[in-house]
Amino acid sequence: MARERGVQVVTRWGHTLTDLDALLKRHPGGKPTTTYSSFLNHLDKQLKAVPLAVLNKPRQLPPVVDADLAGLGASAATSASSSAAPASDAADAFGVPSAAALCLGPATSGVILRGGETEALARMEACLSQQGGAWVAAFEKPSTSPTEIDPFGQHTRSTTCLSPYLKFGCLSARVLHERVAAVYAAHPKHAKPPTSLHGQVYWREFYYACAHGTPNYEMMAANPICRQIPWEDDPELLAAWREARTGYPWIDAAMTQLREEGWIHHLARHAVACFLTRGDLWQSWEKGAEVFEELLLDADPAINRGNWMWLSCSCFFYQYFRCYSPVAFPKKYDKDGAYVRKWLPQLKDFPAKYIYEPWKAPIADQKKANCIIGQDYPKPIVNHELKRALTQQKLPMSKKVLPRVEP
DNA sequence: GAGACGTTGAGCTT
DNA sequence: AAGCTCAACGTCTC
Ligand SMILES: Cc1cc2nc3c(=O)[nH]c(=O)nc-3n(C[C@H](O)[C@H](O)[C@H](O)COP(=O)(O)OP(=O)(O)OC[C@H]3O[C@@H](n4cnc5c(N)ncnc54)[C@H](O)[C@@H]3O)c2cc1C
Repeated sequence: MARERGVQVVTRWGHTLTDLDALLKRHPGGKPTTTYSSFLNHLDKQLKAVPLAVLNKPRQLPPVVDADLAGLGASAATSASSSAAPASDAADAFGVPSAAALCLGPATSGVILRGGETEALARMEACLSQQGGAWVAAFEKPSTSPTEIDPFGQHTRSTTCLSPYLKFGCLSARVLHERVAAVYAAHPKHAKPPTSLHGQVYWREFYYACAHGTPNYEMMAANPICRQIPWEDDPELLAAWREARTGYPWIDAAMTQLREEGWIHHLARHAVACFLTRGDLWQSWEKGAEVFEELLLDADPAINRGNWMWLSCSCFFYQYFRCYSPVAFPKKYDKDGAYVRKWLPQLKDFPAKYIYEPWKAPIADQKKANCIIGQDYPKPIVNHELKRALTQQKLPMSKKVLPRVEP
């Protein structure tokens, strides 16, 4: 349309660090790689062609929204010049449709994050200045904790929690990259990819580049990089996982935080994704990705689908014996189960000894904690210990047998 | 074709 | 705390 009308169109790559077409041209055969270290070699070269980010000043005028284009009809038409236009039920004074006009119900979560670039920059700067830059310089992703009680609060945090801002373009990946580089310059002994904070931004770029150059990246079938796995299809198991009633408090607490806050820590995503797919329930990673896309504030198909393939050993990562235990893993971070107590208040008075496997608590303890397993909180829908016993048998797959267990 | 290596496991031995 | 083993791994380098 612009061309027909003689309007010049200027296109810039801004959502990623690099121009993904140019980045892929640096890959052998123009094909994306599925290994991070080779990716970094190509990225290093392309980064040299990336100009410094321009941080635009805030606009003087509110943007003009064409009500016809937005499908709202003439009555909702407003513009910057008609500043006296009253807000209608369907849209505010800037023409932004109301939640009701978009057929959305009232807010269901008490957690409200302020959006926008101003807020994003303030949050980024808060991270950068933490411990005078030492926090950013020392950032090692695998050793951050997934059980923070108030991850978006103003105090010190486990990870940056900037993902919703990056997803919506409130925060430029290039701005973040440059600001972190400035901190590194002042701290010569800073961490390095893949575990550093720069490394995290490069993981984002990695999945974007891979998605950009891979047909059917978002699914298993007809996806050339995705291992074809005969997942089972059990709607009951999927629903129990989605609705936080697996009977494993760590899994259910994370799924509850996901629904309430729209965000969980990276390692909590690992835990619930592993549990749904290769670890325990053997359900398709695509089903899990759909749930994440509904519930995550930072939901991003390139990153989300890529990480689901990773966790399910469908691409990028294949060490199947690195498997998360829904009981042992959270104990490393939260011995007393404060995170579980916050998100699953039914269990708040449960003894710490049984907080991650409450079905093992004697009935007297259950009564004392006011929480009967099977009644106030579900029994486990799957036996993780049994599955582990199976993988640990030192036998060829064909000779393995399920050990007998008590009902 | 062998060997190193892979952001983030568990459970055991030393 | 650090090192070892998983007996269903895949990719890259030499
Ligand atoms: C199954 C699964 C699904 C995921 N789905 C999403 C998603 O939909 N959207 C999303 O943004 N992230 C997703 N992630 C990646 C990661 O968990 C989040 O980006 C991270 O937890 C966001 O928190 P943060 O901003 O504090 O991260 P930080 O550790 O502070 O990292 C800074 C930024 O780097 C990027 N980043 C960090 N980790 C990754 C990663 N593993 N892959 C790609 N980019 C990364 C993000 O943009 C993040 O905001 C997923 C991970 C898993 C295991």
